[in-house]
Amino acid sequence: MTVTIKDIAKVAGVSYSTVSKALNNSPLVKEATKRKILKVAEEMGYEPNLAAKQLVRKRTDVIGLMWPTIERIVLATLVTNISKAFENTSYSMILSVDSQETAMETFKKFQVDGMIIFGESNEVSITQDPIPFVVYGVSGKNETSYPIIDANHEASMQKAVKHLYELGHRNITYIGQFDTKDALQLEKVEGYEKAMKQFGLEKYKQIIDSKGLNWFDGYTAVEKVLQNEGQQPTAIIGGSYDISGGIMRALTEKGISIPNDISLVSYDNIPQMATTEVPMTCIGVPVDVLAEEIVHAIIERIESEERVELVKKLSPTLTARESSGPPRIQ
Amino acid sequence: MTVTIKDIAKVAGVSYSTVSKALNNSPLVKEATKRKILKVAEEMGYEPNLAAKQLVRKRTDVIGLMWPTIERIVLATLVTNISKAFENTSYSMILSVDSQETAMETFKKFQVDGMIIFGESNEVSITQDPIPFVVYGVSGKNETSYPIIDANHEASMQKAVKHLYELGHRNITYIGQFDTKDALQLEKVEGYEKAMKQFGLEKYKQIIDSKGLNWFDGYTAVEKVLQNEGQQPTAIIGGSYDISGGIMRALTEKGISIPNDISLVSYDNIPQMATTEVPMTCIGVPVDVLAEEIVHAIIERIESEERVELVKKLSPTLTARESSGPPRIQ
DNA sequence: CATAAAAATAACAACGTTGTTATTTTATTT
DNA sequence: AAATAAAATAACAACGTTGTTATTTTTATG
Repeated sequence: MTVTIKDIAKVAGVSYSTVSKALNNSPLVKEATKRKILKVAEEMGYEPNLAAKQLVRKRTDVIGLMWPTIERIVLATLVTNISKAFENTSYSMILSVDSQETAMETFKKFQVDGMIIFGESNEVSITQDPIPFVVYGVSGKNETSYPIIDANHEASMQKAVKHLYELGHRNITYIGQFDTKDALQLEKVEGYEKAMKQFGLEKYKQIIDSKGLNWFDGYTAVEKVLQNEGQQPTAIIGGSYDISGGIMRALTEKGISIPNDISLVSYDNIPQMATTEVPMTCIGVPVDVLAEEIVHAIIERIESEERVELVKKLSPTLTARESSGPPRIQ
Repeated sequence: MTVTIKDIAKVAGVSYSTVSKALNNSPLVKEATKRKILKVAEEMGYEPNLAAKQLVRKRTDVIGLMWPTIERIVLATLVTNISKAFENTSYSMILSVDSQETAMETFKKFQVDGMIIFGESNEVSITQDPIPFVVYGVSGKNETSYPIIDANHEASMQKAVKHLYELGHRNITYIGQFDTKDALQLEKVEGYEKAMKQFGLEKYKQIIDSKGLNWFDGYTAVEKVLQNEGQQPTAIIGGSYDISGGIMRALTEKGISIPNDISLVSYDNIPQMATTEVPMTCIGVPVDVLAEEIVHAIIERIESEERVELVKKLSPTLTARESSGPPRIQ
């Protein structure tokens, strides 16, 4: 049989309500009795019953994370980080890999206190719902009814271009996906364009569509760059971790040295960037920071009554590594 | 306020215990009243309270899945399929991406009825535990104390070699990872070796270490194959979906036609195999079957008292597609 | 048409907590 | 040392279900 507070009460010689208070460290019970009860509980291997607690407290201290696209390494890393970030809180996290509707049902059933939704391309279709939630995604132009954590892709690209510009680069090419509905990707391209304009580099602007976000997409895109007669870039910005990995590989295979011949800067700020063939300079909100912010946001949304800033744009960080350097003197 | 069975009872003009029975479709309540109650419940938007139910029933109808490595596409597909498989059962599934210990804690807290553990390389360290579980992994030589679902990698390789042999191939090379503790991978290599021996092809045996399971690992391994003077294979077996994708790409880039110059068969039987550049012949337990078996196994483990077969070896299926065909006549 | 049997419904005690109220014990004051 | 205030503990009603037992209603039987 499992041990309940009543069992503890019997052994400790107190009432079970006192046990409850002691276990919750209530100031209403004397230190000495607290210690005694805690000791007994420990000895008996007491494990609180979540269901019973939940039944009276009307909350679970659990957050549900909806994760429809399960295959991208960067998102996987983010999920892992979010999970880790919850460890320092009183909440735990469960995951659903189902569709938004099915996931919603599961979370409703579990009566999670809040939800984290990965926005990506698909619009969030939950307007008025009892469960508080936050979205990780793009804030866009039009206002929202729900809170959004925005990694600020535009500012990232701006920083990337700035970094390269200050190193002396002018011929900066962007490789990324843009034949997509994924607002995240589109913002990156726009950010690049704006930044190039800002630094007066419009005539050097070159955007290569990788037609995807994977390793191979970056790998093949390099061909397109090299085929372009005349305007060869001295620096490339890759639109995602995987894309940049492919770019790096392709360049290396062709005997093009990074960063001596071409500098490479990647979007996505994850630890894995440090362990690429050539350690990669990258921009983006560091994934652990991003995770912290998301966790913070949902908890605040749950616990605080105020509904102030709906959109939280985070500041990206540039982490300089070996893949970027000054251009060769021509 | 949320509606409870007492609210429904009041509106329907019956006692709440009758409502409970009606909602559980008990034969103890008249069809007519059942219908009436169900209608009222529907109208009032009743949602059962899992915590209350759990408190009295002592079970959650929830299974926890431990998923330590979230980055491999094949495992991701498997998880998605398992999740789908649960939809036809009375159970739902939650996921944890934490370490085995942390995940265990979460699952204990939730009082899941059972757990699914992805064995992979790491030994399962839960010997005597109150929560029933099954492991997806390799059964190995020594017996276990816990039930294992084994996809039977050896038999897969055997089938792959047989398929190619019967098409007329002799020179069959295996590309996969084997400098690893991952028992799954090692079994594949052993399976290949045994099969080659069985068909008298020992002198053609060639094993290339991909040093990894990813796209790029397969891609680069092709170089090693082609560098080998003399013994050029007419067929290649790739050790995983990603590896084979890389192999396919590398071959195509070098102008080597699949399957005219070289046939390619891949391990891993997932739907994505049909949509590679050249649709891929593959072997392995189809991922939906595998998911079904895993789900079946854990449910049986929970619901049935008998403890019969601990190890369940599944039969792999060969799905022939365009990437394999008879060798060119020399 | 009374009566027993069967069917349908109602009543109520669990389940393991929390939080509020009531009671007892201890400390403080006169 | 009695009266009172404060501190500590005990008692008990929730929370929303299920399942068992008790009661009422309906149906079958002689």
